[in-house]
Amino acid sequence: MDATRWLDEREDRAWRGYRRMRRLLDLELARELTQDAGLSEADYDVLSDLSETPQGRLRLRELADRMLWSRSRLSHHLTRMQQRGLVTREECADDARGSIVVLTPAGRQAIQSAAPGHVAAVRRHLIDLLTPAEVDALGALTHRVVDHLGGRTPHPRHDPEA
Amino acid sequence: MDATRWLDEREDRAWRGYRRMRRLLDLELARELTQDAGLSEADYDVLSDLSETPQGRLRLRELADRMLWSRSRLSHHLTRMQQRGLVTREECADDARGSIVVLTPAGRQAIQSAAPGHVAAVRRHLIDLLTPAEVDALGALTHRVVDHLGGRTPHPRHDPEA
DNA sequence: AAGATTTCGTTGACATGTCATCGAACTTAC
DNA sequence: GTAAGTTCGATGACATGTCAACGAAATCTT
Repeated sequence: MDATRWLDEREDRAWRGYRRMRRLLDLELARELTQDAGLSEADYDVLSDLSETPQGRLRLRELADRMLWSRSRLSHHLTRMQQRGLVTREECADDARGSIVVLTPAGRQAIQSAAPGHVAAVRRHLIDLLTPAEVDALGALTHRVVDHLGGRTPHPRHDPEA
Repeated sequence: MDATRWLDEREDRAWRGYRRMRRLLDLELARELTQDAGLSEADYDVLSDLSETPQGRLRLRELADRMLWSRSRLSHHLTRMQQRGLVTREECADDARGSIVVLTPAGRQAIQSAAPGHVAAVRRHLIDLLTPAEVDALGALTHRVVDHLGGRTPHPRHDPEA
């Protein structure tokens, strides 16, 4: 009904800048990661989330939720990573349907050697370019947007209305 | 050599928030766009860039550069969009190798009816959640990162070292 | 405890993106 | 002019992501 509220100049600048940064940063980080560590960003994220758990083990469902991936996507990707020896699957004791994704020694090795370079790249191309105030603003703003989109960070689990 | 400078708590919060926002915002905007207008984000971006030119025409190369897409990707995508009647290709007069991407009436219709809803979604899920200061900060910060990554906005063209 | 419903993970078909390669046409240097 | 090198866009093979469906197992309902 109402006339569309188009983006004004500042809003447009922020929106275009965001999308452009998004694309360029992605390309660059992926490029360095592949070159330096032979991993894709997807690989890195899987290994990273796994390695943040004490045992390097997670239910497939749990890992998919944390990554905001579909189970299907994760299952396909794990099959490929498994063939490269980075992870394995184990049966779940509590739930016979389930499978547990396990970091192999090679997988742990891979993430450990990739991490320093990747963090350095994130600093070089993003974090170190920002003032402390901008870092805080980015943290605040992104989390607000995530909350608005219903992003319960780790486990949605039950209690959808609390 | 040096010990890795890991991200401190604030930096980590910003980085994780950014990536999470990125993913959730993408999913939501794509979902609404598909539902309301039958377009993917890729479709929308192609149509949007084309419609911003006076004639709704662009050299394939030029369009690929603006979008930060490879010519290959764009060529594949245009083939699909062409089959749906959203764009056509014409021969280029100046350069017999070239092809010119042209918005069809159906394509113009599609972007015109999709745009208000899409802008509203961008506002609802991002822009309107930010304070004016945050909008400006996001604009400033993203453009700084883009510049750092060598993102000459429209045409890289010659003069790589100036 | 049986039946209905939901969840888990896998699978196959298909959509999309990347990469290497190609022929044609443009540009440059002689 | 022409040979060498570059750019343009298309293409096919392949990697990756999405979607719908499935069987098996868990959970809920009565």
